[in-house]
Amino acid sequence: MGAVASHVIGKNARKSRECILDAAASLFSQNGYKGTTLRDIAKLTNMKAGSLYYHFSSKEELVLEILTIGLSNIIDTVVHDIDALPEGASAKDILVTAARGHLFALLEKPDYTSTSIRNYGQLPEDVQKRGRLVRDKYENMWRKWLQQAQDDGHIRSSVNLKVLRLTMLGSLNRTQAWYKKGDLSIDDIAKSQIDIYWCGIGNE
Amino acid sequence: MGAVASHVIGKNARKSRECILDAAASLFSQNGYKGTTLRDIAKLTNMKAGSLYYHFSSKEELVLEILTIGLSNIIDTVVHDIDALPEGASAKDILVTAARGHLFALLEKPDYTSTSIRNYGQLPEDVQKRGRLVRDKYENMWRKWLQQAQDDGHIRSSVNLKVLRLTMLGSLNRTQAWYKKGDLSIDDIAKSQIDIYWCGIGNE
DNA sequence: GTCTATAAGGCGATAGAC
DNA sequence: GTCTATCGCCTTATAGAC
Repeated sequence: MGAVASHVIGKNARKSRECILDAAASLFSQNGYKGTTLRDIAKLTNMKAGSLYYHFSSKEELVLEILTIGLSNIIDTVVHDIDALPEGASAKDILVTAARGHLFALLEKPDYTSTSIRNYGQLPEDVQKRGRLVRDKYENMWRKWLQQAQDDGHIRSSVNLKVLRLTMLGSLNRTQAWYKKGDLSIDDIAKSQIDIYWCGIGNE
Repeated sequence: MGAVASHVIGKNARKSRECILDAAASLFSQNGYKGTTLRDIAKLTNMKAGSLYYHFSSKEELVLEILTIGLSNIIDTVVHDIDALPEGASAKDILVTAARGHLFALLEKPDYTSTSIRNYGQLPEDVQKRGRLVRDKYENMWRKWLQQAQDDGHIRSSVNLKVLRLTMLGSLNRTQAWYKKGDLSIDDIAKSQIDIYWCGIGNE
């Protein structure tokens, strides 16, 4: 009986794990997956490269976890914001909320998300594959919201929803490439982008 | 007198050079700068790695040339299209022409341009620096066109031109990530995107 | 949990034969 | 012009001391 779990993850382990993830996410987003070595990550964590293997079984597993966190972070934020809308929220409200939520999640914790956006091509094949499943789920949510908004008459019927979805998500995601703290606020950017998409830039 | 240039670049050399550039651009755009080895490039060119050094002095020089070709290609296309506009073309005509030209150049020779868009972060520092000079020149052209269009009353005065420029170029450039030949035509995508930006998606 | 030491292999680049 | 061969370095990952 006296048997007790021989290896419970200690508190230090959990802390180190998070520290490694943060450091890795930052470096991956800056220098790419292949451009970041385990030694770089270890150095930023004040560890030695070999020690990382106590927490992660490979570089691949490490980047996969970062990828998953980044995508989940966006999805959770957006879904939470939409759930918080009052009962009778219109399809337009949902869309605007989704765009704002996406942008906030993207720009407030940029390291995790930009790892997935910028490095897709150079990630190992099966990391790409597993990431794609989560991303598809998220894109389907947008498909639904846009369709609903068009069905409800909030979006002009002549707008091609596929191009719209890819164009909107494209420019939202690209914001990360030019956003600088202290310049335009996230809120201002969100407002301007939504205004551009909703009203157009034309004057006639 | 009888002296003749002892080393003129032969026709085979020029052909090999182009072949190497094409192969490298394709691989860089797919697997990133660091994710592509000289051995990969050589294999796709039916050469051996060492032979590349007859044509390029380093991997860095090779990617810099691809970067320059890609950016010049976009700029040349856009400038040429705008020059071809009739005398009295409006600021709006210029803008629409620029967007179309950008998209065509981007999607018709994607390997060279996506090398510069996708791999910026992992490129060697001074390659980034030299590329930035060309890119800034191009962004300034857009700044001018947008300002002119707003001054002429073609763009609503409340539109933030900085956000607009970065958002538009962002979604145009991102198109490369989802464009597939045989699906939507470049022309359809251009039309839809311009319509979305110009008229907005809203219905009221 | 983290260290040191090191294995096994891939990388960019060079030298010299052909 | 392209080849073969190889140098020196850096990479991921492992083994065993502490």
